[in-house]
Amino acid sequence: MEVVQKYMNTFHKNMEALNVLPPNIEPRASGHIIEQQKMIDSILKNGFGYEVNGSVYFDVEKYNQQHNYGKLSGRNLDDIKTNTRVLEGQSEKKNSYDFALWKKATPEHIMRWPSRWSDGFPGWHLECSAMSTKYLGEQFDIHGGGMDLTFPHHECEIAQSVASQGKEAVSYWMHNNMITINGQKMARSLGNFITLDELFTGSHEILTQAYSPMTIRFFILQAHYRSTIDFSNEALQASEKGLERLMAAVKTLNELIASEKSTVNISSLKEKCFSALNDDINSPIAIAHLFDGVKMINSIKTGKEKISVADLNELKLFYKNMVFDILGFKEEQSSASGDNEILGKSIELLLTLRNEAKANKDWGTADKIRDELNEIGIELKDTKGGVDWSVK
RNA sequence: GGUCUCUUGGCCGAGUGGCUAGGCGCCGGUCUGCAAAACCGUGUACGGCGGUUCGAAUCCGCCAGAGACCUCCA
Repeated sequence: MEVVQKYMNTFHKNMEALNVLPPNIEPRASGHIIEQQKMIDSILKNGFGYEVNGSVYFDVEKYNQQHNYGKLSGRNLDDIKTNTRVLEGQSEKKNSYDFALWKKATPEHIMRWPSRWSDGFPGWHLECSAMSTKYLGEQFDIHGGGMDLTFPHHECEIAQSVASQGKEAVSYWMHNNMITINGQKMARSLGNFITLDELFTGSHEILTQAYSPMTIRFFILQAHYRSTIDFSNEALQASEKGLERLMAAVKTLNELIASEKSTVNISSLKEKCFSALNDDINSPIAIAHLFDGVKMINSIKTGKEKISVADLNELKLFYKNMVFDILGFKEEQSSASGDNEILGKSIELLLTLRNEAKANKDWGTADKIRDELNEIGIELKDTKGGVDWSVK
């Protein structure tokens, strides 16, 4: 339990850093043994399971006579029959492709619960079916998971639902693809495993720098969830810059001055973004359109394009919705400009001195202030309206 | 070995028959005292070989390369 807790804590911390909303319930399989046993009872009662030596197995052969085992993963039982490897210790099953609903525990097995079959533990496909039924009902809309779980795990879940309640539980299955690093799959055996903590701190030999949680989030959203995503320094750096540009434009929105009429089309932009998201959550396309909007925002700022008051308000609301609420980004820089009064005033003082130097064409002093502020992490940008500064 | 998927310009990454995806980088320009930012311009990209079609990155076949699952644990 202590080990579990350690990883749970790390997981929660990292999810929070990535601004992933916490679930309402995080049920644990070990706390739902009774529900799982009840489901086994239903499956047995309906004739799709059998007991051998204190273990209970799902009768895939029988299930397949009435239903379609393999419909989700695009397999058919004949292929599975001829290709499933024969392993030791499975001899008590009728067929190698039958899966366990309840396993009798060996004497040294730690996790064990009493049941009418034996002291043992539930088969691993069962927990998801039992817990989702308890908390979401017999039928629910979307079941997610990694592509690697499609077969056998999700296939077995379907079979269990049908066998126990006579109908499927899930309307839509959404499977995300896997992660690769420099073109190779991420695996411990290849030694290219990177944890989120290592990404956030840059403490891994193949990383040339640290990447902020929002950079990681942006990077992931820039690829479709069904594609493999390849981690590399070059790609992550590109994401860092891209996100910076997007967030800068969001700030620029608040500085825009409205005109009589618009030369830009806000509703078209909105429509394109939303239809991309409606198309199987095509986040990369939605982000591409957001960048069209970035160009629009910057052009309005430089006076190349105009925007009406109504359109400006709509655009602000739209970017707030898209960037923060839907794509789930958050400000991560310490935005000292507003929050830290002492720092703000100190910088203002330095900027005043620098402006005086500039007025006297004392470029040496002006550049020294700019360069040294840059050294300590404060970036100055001379614009027409004055000097912008930000903490890097 | 079986089933399935993928291969896009310097890098990443969308795109299922005809229309500029987008980001990052490179190069040139505008602006600026300089720099940065911003804006403008700039890419005969679709693994190879054939086929279907008026037309293919997109459909079909073969070949090459990469990956997932096919077993335990979840």
